[in-house]
Amino acid sequence: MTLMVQNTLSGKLEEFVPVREDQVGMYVCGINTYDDSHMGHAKAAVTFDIIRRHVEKKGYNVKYVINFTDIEDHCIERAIKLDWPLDKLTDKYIAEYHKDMSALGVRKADVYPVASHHMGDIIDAIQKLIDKGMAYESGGDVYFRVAKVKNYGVLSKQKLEDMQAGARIDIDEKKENPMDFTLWKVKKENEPFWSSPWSEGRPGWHIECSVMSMKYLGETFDLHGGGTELVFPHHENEILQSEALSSKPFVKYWLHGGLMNVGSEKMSKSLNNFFTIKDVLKEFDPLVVRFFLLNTHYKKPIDFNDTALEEAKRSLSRLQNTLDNTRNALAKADDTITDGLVGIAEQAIKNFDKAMDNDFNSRDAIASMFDFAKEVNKYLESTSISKNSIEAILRSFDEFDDRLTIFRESSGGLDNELVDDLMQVLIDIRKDARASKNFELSDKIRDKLKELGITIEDTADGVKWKMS
RNA sequence: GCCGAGGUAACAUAGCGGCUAUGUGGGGGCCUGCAGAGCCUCAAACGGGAGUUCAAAUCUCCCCCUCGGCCCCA
Repeated sequence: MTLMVQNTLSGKLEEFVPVREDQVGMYVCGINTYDDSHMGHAKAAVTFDIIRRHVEKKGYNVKYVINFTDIEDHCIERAIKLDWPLDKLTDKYIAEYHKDMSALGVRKADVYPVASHHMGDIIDAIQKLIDKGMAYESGGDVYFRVAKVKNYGVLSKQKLEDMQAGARIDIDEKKENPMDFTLWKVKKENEPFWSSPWSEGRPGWHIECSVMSMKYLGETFDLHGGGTELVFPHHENEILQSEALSSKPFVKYWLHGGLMNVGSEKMSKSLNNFFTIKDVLKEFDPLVVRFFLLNTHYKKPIDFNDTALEEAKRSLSRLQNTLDNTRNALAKADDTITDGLVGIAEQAIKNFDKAMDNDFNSRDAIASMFDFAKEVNKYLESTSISKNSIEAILRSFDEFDDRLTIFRESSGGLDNELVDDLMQVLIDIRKDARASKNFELSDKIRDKLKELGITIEDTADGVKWKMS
């Protein structure tokens, strides 16, 4: 099965063929480190996490890089406002980012380069662009000379002339062309700064990504991701700078994820309509949040609201129930029987992979899991259960979980012996009550426990309980 | 204005030439003392209009609407 990816650069679904055999390079634009991450950041992190996992599953050795931008306007403003040194602020929010993503079950990247730690590389790159005639110094600023490139608009499919016509571009005396973008800018008063051959100042927004991605992944690498709002100008400019520096193609496949909306507006700091990951995780299980994010193809926007999360919770519990019921069936499974579920379980993994091969269609992969769950549920109602089959089903669920991380380990309680023993006492009392048809008492026990978040279920295999 | 992504049953999402999809919700049935879980089953769809085709939700054209980008932003 071949992996197909929707490449923003070509606008087409293309077969994924890595640049190099030994390694796939993947770079995703991370956050500005001045505040807690919100659900939009969570969407990006989770989607590229599962993309990375699937590429690895295809047998590639992935080197995954996510950057931190710690020198842009928001960071500086916030640091000045709090009267903190810049690195105190950015260290704090880098740590918070890692906490949030870890809570969300996002696997770590291999490298997290920080812009301010690469100032020497950035300055060298700018100097090289000036030497090549691709950039010029003007009043302490340095600008990229857009007129020198032929492929302006390769990514965003825009023409230079059209851009200038409708855009709100300040006429800047310092620029040769209004579309020229900043590589280095002179400091303003009170701002943190770095010394450079041109002035005391700091880099423009785009150059850090070019420098850091090429430093860790080489001048040409495979996958570059981010949200759609970054296509222009950020990613467009990254391409221009990088290719001007290396004279080689920069990135083979560009992947852009849809945004998180609230109502019909995108979630963003500037619109002040964001929900932080921390706040959402107070209300919802991280596994539910992941399921919610993955239940839509990553290119599409997702509307954030409680109703949708609640529905995700109910949907996911259907799969979780099947998994729990399968685990419970292991005890009564017969190891002398062999039957057909092994093949169905193996096919389920293939169906899952097939969906993921189609531009990482996690939504379709999830649908395939529901199909599988239905087969399993039917099987679990049959009179004789094969141990082979149960183990095969559990292997399939393990595989799904490796790829998506959406299942709970076990349905049980707190891993606390005292609680287990107390529950057993209650269950025994209730059992006696039911035996003597004292349903009033048995239902009271069940209802009261329910209020405490403990669910009692009478099943054919005995009484089961779980924390909800 | 210019570029990009969309409009699928009550809702949320897949599909993107022939097989009517997945979940939530709703109706009916089975199982159960009742719940829960599960099974069976029913209702319900492709923004509008032309065209291509034996066949279109899927292709082409036109129109309408939504969101995103063109200052910062995953």
